[in-house]
Amino acid sequence: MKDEYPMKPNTPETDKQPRTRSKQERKQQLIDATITSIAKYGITGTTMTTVTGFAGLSLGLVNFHFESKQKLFEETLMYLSLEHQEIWQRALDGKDLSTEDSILAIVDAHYHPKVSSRKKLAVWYAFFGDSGNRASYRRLVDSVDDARYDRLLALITDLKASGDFPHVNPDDVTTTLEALFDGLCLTILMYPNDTTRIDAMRQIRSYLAAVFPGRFAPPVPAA
Amino acid sequence: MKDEYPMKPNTPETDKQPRTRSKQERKQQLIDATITSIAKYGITGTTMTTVTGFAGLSLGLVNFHFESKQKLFEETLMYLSLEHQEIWQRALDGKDLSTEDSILAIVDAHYHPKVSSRKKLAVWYAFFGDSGNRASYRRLVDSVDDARYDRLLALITDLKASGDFPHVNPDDVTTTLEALFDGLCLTILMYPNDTTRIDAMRQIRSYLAAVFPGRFAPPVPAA
Amino acid sequence: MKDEYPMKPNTPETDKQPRTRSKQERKQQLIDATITSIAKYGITGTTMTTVTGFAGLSLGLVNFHFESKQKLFEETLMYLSLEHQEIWQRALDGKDLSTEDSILAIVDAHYHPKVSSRKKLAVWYAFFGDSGNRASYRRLVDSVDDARYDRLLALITDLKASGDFPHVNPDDVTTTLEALFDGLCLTILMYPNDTTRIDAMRQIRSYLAAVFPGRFAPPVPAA
Amino acid sequence: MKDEYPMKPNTPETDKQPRTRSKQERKQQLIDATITSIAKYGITGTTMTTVTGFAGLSLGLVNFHFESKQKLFEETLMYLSLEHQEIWQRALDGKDLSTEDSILAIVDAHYHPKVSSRKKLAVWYAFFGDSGNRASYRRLVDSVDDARYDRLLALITDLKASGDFPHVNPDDVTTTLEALFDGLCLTILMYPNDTTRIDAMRQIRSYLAAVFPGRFAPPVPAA
DNA sequence: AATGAATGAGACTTCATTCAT
DNA sequence: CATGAATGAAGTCTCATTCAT
Repeated sequence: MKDEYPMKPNTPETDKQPRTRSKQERKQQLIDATITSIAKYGITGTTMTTVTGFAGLSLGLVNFHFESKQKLFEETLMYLSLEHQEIWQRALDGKDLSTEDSILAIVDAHYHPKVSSRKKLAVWYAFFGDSGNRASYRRLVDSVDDARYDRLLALITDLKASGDFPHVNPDDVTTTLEALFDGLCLTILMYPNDTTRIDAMRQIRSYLAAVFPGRFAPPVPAA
Repeated sequence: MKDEYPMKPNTPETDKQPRTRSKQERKQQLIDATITSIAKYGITGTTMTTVTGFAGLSLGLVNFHFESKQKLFEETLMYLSLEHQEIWQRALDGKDLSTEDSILAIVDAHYHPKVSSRKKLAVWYAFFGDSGNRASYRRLVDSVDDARYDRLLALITDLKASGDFPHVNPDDVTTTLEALFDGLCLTILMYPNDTTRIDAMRQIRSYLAAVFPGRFAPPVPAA
Repeated sequence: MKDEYPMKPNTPETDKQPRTRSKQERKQQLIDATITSIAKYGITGTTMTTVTGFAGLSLGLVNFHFESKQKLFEETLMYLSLEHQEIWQRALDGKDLSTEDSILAIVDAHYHPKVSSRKKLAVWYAFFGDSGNRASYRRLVDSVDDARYDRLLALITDLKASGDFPHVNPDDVTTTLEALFDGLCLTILMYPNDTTRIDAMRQIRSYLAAVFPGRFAPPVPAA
Repeated sequence: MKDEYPMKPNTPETDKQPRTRSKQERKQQLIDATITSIAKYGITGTTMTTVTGFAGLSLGLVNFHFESKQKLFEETLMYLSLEHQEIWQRALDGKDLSTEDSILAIVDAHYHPKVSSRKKLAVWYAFFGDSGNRASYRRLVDSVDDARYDRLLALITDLKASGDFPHVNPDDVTTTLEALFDGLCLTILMYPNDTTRIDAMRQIRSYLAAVFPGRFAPPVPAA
């Protein structure tokens, strides 16, 4: 589980706004530590002590920078959500891709190492498994999720319009794709030995090839 | 969240072993209450107090009947797992179904009202979202999950053999189906207004129709 | 720790007052179990469950026969106290012993197997180690203790009067003897491998020989 | 039960490590409170609430400074053991005492006000009366006890060698002395009105005078 | 009389939050 | 800004006692 996020060393940073800059760094440090802790211990086992322990900071800092544990969790989730969004948006914007490639860009963003590492996935599912707070968590990421859904739906609709796919219902395909995204992430999380993010991308291509024959090359089966 | 509560079969059960039967009933009562509580408050928010509160029993009883909260949770998960297994096994056994119908029976068992009610789904994802204990929970349901996977794989393999589906990789299709099961369950849980268990069954049929053209009727699109 | 108290089998006992008799037997059974439990688990670890478990009886019986745990403990202590008393009194009464032999009879009663088994000692010291209740426990055994002290003091006084022991203060010797009784019992309890009840008796004889030279034979040193 | 409370030496301690020192002080405060509580309520009646109550601190602090109640108890016992050891070692070391005076120094250390106050004695016997944990408690103080036993044995052996005491068995005398230490402590604890620590010291001198005539002056009988 | 499931007070422990330093 | 000792509410678990059977 060697993961990204180098735990920025607190270099002096002589110049601009050292105060604010440092504050932001501290918060990021704590968010990273939260991700690490939830991935390892779950939400149940994540305490202020585990978080600050991973961050190498003092216990009292969380309540200083985030007001409460709840807020820390919310900002952590937002961070994950925006990180994902940034990845697929950057892959699409100003790239002038074909419809097919655009769809694949969204697919691949889901399985970008930064997004679908087991650590990150563990955190996603930890949050959404937490019934008591699911509604409030969902509210946080809803707009980001909707934006992605809409973008994907538009692409699928375009694709259908561009060819002869009378049986394709764009809404259904989009929903199925989103379900596959989630389902395969869960599979990666639960059976990491059987399924990797590479497998996941391949299987989604398989699905697309079956739905849009001729538009996506059926991937070569894995060994 | 109007959900099934009964559980206690109101079979007459003339008289034998009133004590033992009562003990089993109490345990079931507590498991039901645990499901209700986790669905409502999450694992984080589920305490001995909420569980016994829902069950209408006294606080100390959980430790009397299960030994610890951990054990209660484990037995609750086992109960869900076996309940699901019983449904798909009963749908298949001794029914002499075609391969296609057998596959659909497994599909539909996932979306049986007893299994894919939001309440039950909330509990499933609560357990598997809990990173700290995921490994031990998985161990509990592994054999049941494997049995289902193997059965489904065998059916897909048969189906491929029975026709001309050169591009179909049975392992991939099975994995994709399982991922779709999970992904659509998650969708039902998270967006109950957009997706119901009926939608889920329809979308899986869509997928099957795309993979095995001619063998599964493409479902009529929803309104 | 093979100990006395055969756990009287509940023989039918056809004849006289089977009710009352049986009741007394049940109480004794529970007292024996209490001794066993305290010896093994301490007062802290002795619960209604451990007691009834050792007795092979049902949980509810203690509160039926003794009113409360406190009462059970008190009756257990009384039982030990009276058992000890019976032994030394029986050894003295109507035996027409010399003063020296009478003293030794009291000494030996302390180290009678029934009294100074580690099991029994553990219970004695458990009770008297329990500060919170020491006063009330002491009240229970005070009269028995006083009777023994007085008897011993009278014997020591007689012995002093019968010879030339100007330095002997009977009160001090009696107190020292009682302290030695207790101290050696504690030694047996704590270091059973180093000191046995036989050693204890020998050491007390040593002490008596030093205080009353010529009246008690200095014991042969142990190997 | 007016007993010594201070413990906190009021040494100036200019300024260094205020945090650490404070931490050590808190632990001592809690150990003192534990002694007070066990003396008053026994082990059974000593709870986190009574301990922190006596210490005037908040409930959660015990688990912060000691990890568990068990650990608190162990450190409390160690504290008593080391306190005693320090007293007799300080009385002997570098004092160039005669053999007789060395023996008496060890005797008197047992009845030093800091050691044989009823409060402290109550705690000693509470710990050793607790059968369930006796073995583990003993392990904690074993080395300290052994050191004292060995020292005393050496002194008795020297004394015997320095004169004509053919009947004296140094091992037995040492064991008897240790038993007397314990037995008289118990007497002080149980019958404080009849026996004080001064009486105890006198009686031990009596015993020594009887065993080593000419070497220890027979004490003048108390009024 | 006897049983043992049920009750609930109270124990130990955890941990988010506060705040003096 | 940062620290980490301190607080105390709340959680899990134990167990003496009760009581329907």
